[in-house]
Amino acid sequence: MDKSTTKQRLLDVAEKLFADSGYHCTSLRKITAEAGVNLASVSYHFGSKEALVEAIFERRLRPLNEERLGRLEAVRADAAAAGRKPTAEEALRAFIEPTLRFRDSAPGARYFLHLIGRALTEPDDAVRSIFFRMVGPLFALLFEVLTETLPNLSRNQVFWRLNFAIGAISRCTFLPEKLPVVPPGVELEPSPDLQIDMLVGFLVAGMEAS
Amino acid sequence: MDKSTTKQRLLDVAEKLFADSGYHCTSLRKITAEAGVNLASVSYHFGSKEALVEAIFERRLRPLNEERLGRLEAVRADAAAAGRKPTAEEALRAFIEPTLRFRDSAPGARYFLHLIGRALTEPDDAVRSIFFRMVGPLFALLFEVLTETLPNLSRNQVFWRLNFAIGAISRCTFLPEKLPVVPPGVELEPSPDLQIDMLVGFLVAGMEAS
DNA sequence: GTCTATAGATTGATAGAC
DNA sequence: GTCTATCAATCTATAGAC
Repeated sequence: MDKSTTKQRLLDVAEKLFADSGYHCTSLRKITAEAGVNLASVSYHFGSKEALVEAIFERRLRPLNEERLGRLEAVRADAAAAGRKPTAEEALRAFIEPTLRFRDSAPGARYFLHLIGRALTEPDDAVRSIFFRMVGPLFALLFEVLTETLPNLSRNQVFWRLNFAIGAISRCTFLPEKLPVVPPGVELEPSPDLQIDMLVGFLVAGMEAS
Repeated sequence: MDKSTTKQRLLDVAEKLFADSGYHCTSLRKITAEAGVNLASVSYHFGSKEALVEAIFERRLRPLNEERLGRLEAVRADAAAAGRKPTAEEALRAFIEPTLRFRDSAPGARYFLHLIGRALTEPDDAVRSIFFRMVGPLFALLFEVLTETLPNLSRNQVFWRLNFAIGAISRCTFLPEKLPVVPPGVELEPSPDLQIDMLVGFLVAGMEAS
């Protein structure tokens, strides 16, 4: 017997279905049917489908972003206290570790990670705007820290390398069944720590390339 | 006066609108209205909306894939003829150069590039399958060449590094107005050759990281 | 807060005249 | 090949009883 409230169940089910099939392919009827609640409850609790997806982002992304911002600011402060610049590895780990460890942090968090991996390329302008508005300040800070970290690179180069890194990271937030067909002998869902090491090794080398 | 045939115009306009707003947010009515043709002409010429998007992929992706496959096989053959393994840079350039130069190769090609950048994360299973089916053999060959190129890495490591690279490359196929908000002083649409150099420098370093 | 019922709009697809 | 007209299904959102 599921004792959670209607509002909770809507958030949980919608998060999973939006991740699985995307925003537009998931109707409110599918969500309310799978949640076992009435169709009209979406309007009552959230107001609209768009407000529902915004509430989903709000619930998970706000604490995740606060953790990443805090880590980034700590990296900056620690380096300053030691009278040096942060390293690219410190900056990247501050962003990547909370992101990839988020997957196992709560039931349903894996679906949300898939959702934000797709949000970068979301076709719906309103939905993409919700996401960009919430991650914009974080990206801006990461960009600033990386420009300090890599003084040999132009701002343009840092921007594009950060963009490459974002694309690489987003490939780790996808549910394994959504990846392209893969060769045998490959671990489709590595542990977060292994994935972090693979990513950081790859990205630090790319970021620091001459 | 546009003298191209109805079928051509449907392909051109649908490619642009699918790139701009995604498959599900673009109705056949929007497409036929902008193309200045009758709604029923989609059924007549293609049969369905899904067959239309498949024809779009077929038209552009088939020649692009043949070029990339040919370049990859040439890299392999040239190295074998010289009695050595291909380098990671050769393998990556064989994939990346045709991809990014494709943008300016024909009117509308830029929209198609945006479309395949989004196809990796396409929520609609049928549409994503069309794309994966067409690029599957190419990814498989690229994976094989990279495993030969990087004998120190496990197949798992090569797979994930290739996955990271695909994610990074996909950030270069996007139309600039779809990128997240960017800092001032950044070139949103670099020339293909500059973008290739930035990408290859970044990815070769990442691929060869110890 | 939850429900039924339905409004109001839009969609992909097609039948059939020309 | 092109057109009009329309079907049947789907969608989000809401009014109003309980």
